[in-house]
Amino acid sequence: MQHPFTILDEDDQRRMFKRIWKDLDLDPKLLDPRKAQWQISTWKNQMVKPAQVQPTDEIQEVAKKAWERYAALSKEECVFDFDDLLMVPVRLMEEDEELRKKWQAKFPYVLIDEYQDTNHAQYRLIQLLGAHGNVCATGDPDQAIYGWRGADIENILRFEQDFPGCRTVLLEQNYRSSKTILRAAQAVVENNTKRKQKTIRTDNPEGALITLAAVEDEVDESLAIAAKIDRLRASGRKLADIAVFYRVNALSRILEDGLRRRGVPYRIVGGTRFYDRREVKDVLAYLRLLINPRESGSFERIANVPKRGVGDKAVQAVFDLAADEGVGFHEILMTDALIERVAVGRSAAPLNNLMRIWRMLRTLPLSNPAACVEGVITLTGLEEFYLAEGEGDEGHERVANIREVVTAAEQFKEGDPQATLEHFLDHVALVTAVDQDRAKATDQVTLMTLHAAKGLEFPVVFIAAVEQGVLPLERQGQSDYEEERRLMYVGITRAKSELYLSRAAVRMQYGKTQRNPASMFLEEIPEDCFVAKTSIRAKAGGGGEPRRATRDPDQDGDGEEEPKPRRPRIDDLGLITAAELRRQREEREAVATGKAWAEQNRLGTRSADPFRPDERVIHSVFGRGTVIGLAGPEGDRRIVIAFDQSGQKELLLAFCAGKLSKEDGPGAGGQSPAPTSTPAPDGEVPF
DNA sequence: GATCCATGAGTTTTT
DNA sequence: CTCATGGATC
Repeated sequence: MQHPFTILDEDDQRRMFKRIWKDLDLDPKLLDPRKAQWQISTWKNQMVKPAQVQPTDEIQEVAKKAWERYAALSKEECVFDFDDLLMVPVRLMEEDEELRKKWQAKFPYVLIDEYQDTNHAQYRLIQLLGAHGNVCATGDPDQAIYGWRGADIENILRFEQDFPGCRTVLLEQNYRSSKTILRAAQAVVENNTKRKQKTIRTDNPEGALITLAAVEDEVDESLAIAAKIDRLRASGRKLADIAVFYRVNALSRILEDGLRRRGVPYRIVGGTRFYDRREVKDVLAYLRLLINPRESGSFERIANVPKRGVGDKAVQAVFDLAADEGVGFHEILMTDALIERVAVGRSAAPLNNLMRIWRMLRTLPLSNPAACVEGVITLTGLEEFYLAEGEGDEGHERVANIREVVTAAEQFKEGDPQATLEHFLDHVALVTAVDQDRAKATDQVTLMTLHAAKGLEFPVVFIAAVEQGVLPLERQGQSDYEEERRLMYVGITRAKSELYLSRAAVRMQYGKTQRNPASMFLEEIPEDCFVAKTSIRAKAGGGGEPRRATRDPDQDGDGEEEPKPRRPRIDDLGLITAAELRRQREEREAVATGKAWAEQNRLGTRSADPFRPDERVIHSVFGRGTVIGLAGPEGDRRIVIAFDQSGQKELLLAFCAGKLSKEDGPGAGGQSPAPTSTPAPDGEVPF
């Protein structure tokens, strides 16, 4: 109980499960360790015990076995995963009356926000802590978006029974959004069948109409969003007032590309979190071992980082000896007699090396987190390792990131002078940086998933990829449309005054190009909520307005049945062949990048650059071409060339050495295909 | 033991 | 497309 524990994140868990599969000789094909991980997490959230699991098939039997092993290891190594942090206290309080009373007395009043997203373990916790009845919960069933991780919407619907005599206050007045935005949101969510009826109203003005941009592909979409944001900025809008939402993290990359090309500063909330980065986790693993030397996962992680010749064999030998002697790896490294038994043969020197480092690390002052981080970095030589290992900027970036951990530790200590290394580690495991202030301070656009957007608000909101398959998300044709609809609802209602929706007819997903029809949710928004002009192809396609879009020309017979009600009708882009599409896309991209690069050139060209814009060059692979521009930081410097034959390409300058040279004969300066294209007039910009 | 390459598998949302 | 794994080679 007094022994310090460390917190396992999903990645650490995966490591542990992999080891379990190895130790127990389980078949990953029969049951994928990750699937088991998910199943076990579900069980824990339902407050089930391993003993209560009645396996119905072989797979469940394996899962149960793995769980038992996982639980045993967790206990042995003093580690808790996220589910434990909830489940264990609940169980303790349920079983121990004294403990329960103590905590109930400690919290005479209980306030719960986002009640609709509580799962069963949280529900039980609330029943325990709120037994005195002084409970105030707020929530909105229409915003329940965590069903997939066990949140039970019934919890909030049952509140009046759970706390009889409670007073229910309906918060139907909205102070955030314009009438138009609320009307759209309400119209969408009303399509849910499992719903408690309520109507929100506002005294706010009608506000601006919603804009829907239907574009060709995801590149266009990102450029359109970036361009619109740029114009909003030009008209005086603060970037910190703007957010871009998307359904899946993978979409952030293309959106980032668009913003970067436009030079629009942004920050991403969530995604690969800082503390999830490999190099940061390496440092943290050392630190965690200082607090909890029993943790095998962290030992496994750092045994050979930086590379010191301790491979799988040596690690396994340490574990084996530890098991034989009934001790942890720590005792082995600290005891001469033990280390001598395992440090033999080829791994002798590396293991002795590790031992020396470990013994030095043990002397670090645990009361000073920053000194510990600093100590780990210098004593292990991690910086040199990353610099040598990474290509280009990668090494520097890694070093910068681990330096950032030192800073984080310092700041943490400033906030709480009593803080120890243990406190700091708890902090980094649990805290997610939702620092609104930072966006405000530096004026950046905020990018995040719809889930991360919950509870926030922005004057201007973009929702990208409002497409069937993405939002609502479909996996193997499966989807929970009601929850996806609530997600859409959450997204829409984050906007205070301006809302921009966009979709692409064609999107590259998982390396495959896919046609996505418009989202069914677009159909559900009343037509008069939208600005009329919505499609980049409206003028070509004839039907100016996508909501009354022309149908696929291949199917004639106008009087035929409308498609099934679930099928979206908005699709004015279904008439291009793949080849034509590709050609158009390249053309547009050339224009777009040309423009963006031309802008950067004014600031961007450096005296060190070997090539100038408009210069004629020859590339060993792509042939002759004209330089459009250069950009990017040192080490990641890129050059854009419009090749006569193979079109426009963006190349990493560092990789051009020996392949790219100036075209010598000045006589060849004939036709210069530099796309000094004029920017599209406003009317043709999708937003 | 490290490194490189080929192959295969799996792709949501988060504390 | 990206990541992880397995095998061959140094």
